[in-house]
Amino acid sequence: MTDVAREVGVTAKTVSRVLNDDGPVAVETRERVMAAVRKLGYQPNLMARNMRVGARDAAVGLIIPEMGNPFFGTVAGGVESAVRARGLTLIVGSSSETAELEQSLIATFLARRVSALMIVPSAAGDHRHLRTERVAGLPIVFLDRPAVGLRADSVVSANREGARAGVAHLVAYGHRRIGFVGDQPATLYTRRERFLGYRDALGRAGLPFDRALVETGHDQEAAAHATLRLLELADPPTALFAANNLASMGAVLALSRAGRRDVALVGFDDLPLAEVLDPPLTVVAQDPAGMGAVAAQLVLARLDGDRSRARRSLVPTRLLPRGSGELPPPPR
Amino acid sequence: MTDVAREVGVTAKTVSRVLNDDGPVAVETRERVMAAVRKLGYQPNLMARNMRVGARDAAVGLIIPEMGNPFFGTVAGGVESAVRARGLTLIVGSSSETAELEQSLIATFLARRVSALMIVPSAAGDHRHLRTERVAGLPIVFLDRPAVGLRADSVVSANREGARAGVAHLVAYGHRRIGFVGDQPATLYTRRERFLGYRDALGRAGLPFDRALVETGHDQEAAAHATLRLLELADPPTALFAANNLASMGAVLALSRAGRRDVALVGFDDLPLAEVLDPPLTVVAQDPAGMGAVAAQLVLARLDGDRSRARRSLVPTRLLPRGSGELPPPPR
DNA sequence: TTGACATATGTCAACGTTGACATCAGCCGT
DNA sequence: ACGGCTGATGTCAACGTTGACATATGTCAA
Repeated sequence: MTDVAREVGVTAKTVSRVLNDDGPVAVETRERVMAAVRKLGYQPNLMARNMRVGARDAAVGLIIPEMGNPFFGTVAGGVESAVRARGLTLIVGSSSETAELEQSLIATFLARRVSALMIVPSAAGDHRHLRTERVAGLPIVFLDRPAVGLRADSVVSANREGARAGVAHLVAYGHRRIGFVGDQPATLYTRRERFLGYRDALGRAGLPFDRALVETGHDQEAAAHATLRLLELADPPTALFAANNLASMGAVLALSRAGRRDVALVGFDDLPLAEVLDPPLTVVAQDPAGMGAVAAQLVLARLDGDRSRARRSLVPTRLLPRGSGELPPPPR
Repeated sequence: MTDVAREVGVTAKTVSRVLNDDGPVAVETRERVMAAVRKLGYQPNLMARNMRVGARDAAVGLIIPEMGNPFFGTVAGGVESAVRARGLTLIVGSSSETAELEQSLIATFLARRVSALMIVPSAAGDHRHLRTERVAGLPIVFLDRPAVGLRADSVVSANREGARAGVAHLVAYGHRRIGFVGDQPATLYTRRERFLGYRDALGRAGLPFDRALVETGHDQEAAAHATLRLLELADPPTALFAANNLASMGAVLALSRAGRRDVALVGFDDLPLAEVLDPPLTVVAQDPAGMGAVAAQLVLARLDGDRSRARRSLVPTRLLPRGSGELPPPPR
C-alpha cells in the first residue's frame, strides 16, 4: 500500500480511502490511485486490516471427519454456499474422526480468529474447553452430532424418527425378523440414535429385540461381512436396516455377492445410484446440503447478534420407497 | 498476550519467548506463564504473528468447482491430508464452475496471503492475471485441468490415454459402433481430451468416426437423455463410452430404465457401487485422492524452493473390467 | 473581508506480535 | 578485583492498515 502511495505521490491513508470508499477523494486522485494499484498488482493485506480494525477474520472454520465421504462433502457444500452469500470464506479441515486432530484443528482455527466454528465432532471428542469461546460470543455450531459437555447449537438429522420410519416400513411389509447393520463405534451419536429408532419401531410393533440381529462393521467391506454373518444365522433376518451410507453399500454388496434378491433392505442416507440397483434401494434420505445450509443460517443469525439459548435443529428425513424395502418376507 | 504478561508480571516479549520456545526463560517464569495462558484461555493471534514476521499465511487455498461432487471432494481430501502433514491449513472455496466466482475466490485467497494456490479451473476461466503472483514466487498448481494463458504446474489425469484404453477395450470385444456420452461444455479440457482418446481408439482400430454417435448432457438426467437418444438411432451403437462420472450414472440410469442389458458400457471415473450394478460397471478409474496428493507434493516442493520449470504431471488411470465393458455386440 | 463550512489530504498512533539490541545480575577464570 | 561470558529479562520499533484528529485550500453567505 505504501508502494502505491509513493507511486502516486500521496499518503497510504489516501490510498486506503480510495480502496475502502471512505471519506472524500478527488476524482483525479482516485483514478491515479486505481491506475497504480493495477500497475503494481497491489493486493490489500487482509491480515493487517483485520488486526487493525480488531475484527475477527471473515472466515468460518468447518471441521468434518472426512472430506472424501460424499455425505460430509455435501454438508460442506451446503455450508460453503450459504456463508459465501454473506461474504464469508470457508476454512475446512478434516479430523479423520480422531479427537486429537479435531482439537488441533480447533486450536488452529481459533488462532486464526475465525468468525465462527462449525464442527462435526469426532466420536471421542469432548468440547468442554470451548466454553470460554462460547461465552465470549463466538458462534459455535455442531453438525450431524451434538456437542459433548457443552451447551451449544447443533443441527442433526431426525435420526431416531427416520430410523423408526424405515424399520416400521419393513414391519408394514410383514417382516418380523429385521437385522441392524451399523458401522462406526457403537457409541457414536448417530449410530445410537438410529439404533434407538430401530428398537422403537420393533417395540411399537410388538416384535422382540434379538441381540443376534445386530451387527457392526467400520467400513464398507466390514459392513458387507457383518451382513453376511446375519444372513448365515440359523434363524436369519428376512429384512435388513443399514444405519448409514457405508453400511448400506456394504449390505448391498453382500446381498449382491450372495445372490440374495429376496432379502428386504432399507438404508439410512441416500446413495447416488440407489435407483438403478437391483432391486432399487429403498432409503431414509437425509438432506446433507440442507443440514449445512441450516447450520450456516444459525451461524449467521448468531453473528447478527442473536443471543438466544442454544438450540438443536432437527433436519427431517424422507423415506424413499424404491423396491428393496418393499420386498415381502418369504412365505413360511 | 499483554494480558498474560500483566497477569504474570513480565513483558509481552517474555510470554512470546515462552510460547515460541525462543531465547532462554527461567523454568519458574515459564511455568507461571503457562499457568496464566491456561487460566486466561489465551490463544495466540496468528494474523498478528504473520504480519509481524512478514510470512505468508500457513494456509493453502484450493478452489474446486463443486464440493458436493465426490470426485472433487476426494481430491480435496487428498490435498488436505498432504498439506496438513506439513502443518498447513486448507482453505476451500467452490466456484460453481463460473469464471467470476473463481476470480473472486482467487482475490480473496491472495488478500489472505495464502502460501499457495491450487485451482481446478472453471471452464471459462483465464489465468493470465496470475502471472504477477507466479513471478513473485507464489506456488500455483492447477488440478484436473491445466491453466489457460499461464505457464504453471498442473496435475491432470491421463485422460486421453485412459479414454483410448477404455474405448480400445470395447473394440477388443468386437464393438464397431461405440457411442460417446459426454457432459459439461464440450470445450472443457477433460471432455476434449477424453474425446480425443475416443477418436484415437477408433482411428487405430480403423473404425469410422460417426458424429451421430456423440451426445452430451450437462448433468445426470441430461446424460440419461443423451444415452436414450443414442439408443434410439436407426443404427444404434452396441457399446457406450461415458466420459465422466455423471455421464456414467446417466448412462447406467438410461440403460436400466430401458431394460437394456445388452449394451456394453465403459465409464470414465469410478463409482462407489460400480461392482454391484447389473451388469457390474467397467470403468477407467481415476485416482482423485492421488491427484490431490501429487498436487500437494508439488506445492510443497515449490514452497521448499524448487524453482524448476512448470511441469505437467499425468496421473495414470486404471481400466477395471467388471462386466459391462465385456459384453459382446449382439450377433448380426 | 470575515468566518463558517465542505472538500481533500496529511499525521499519528495503535492493533498483537516478534526481531534486534540493551540491560542487569551472577558466575567464571585469572 | 576485573573483564568476559551466560542467562534472564526488558525496550523499542516495525509489519500494513485504518480510526481519530489535524491541516490546508477553496467556496459561499453575511
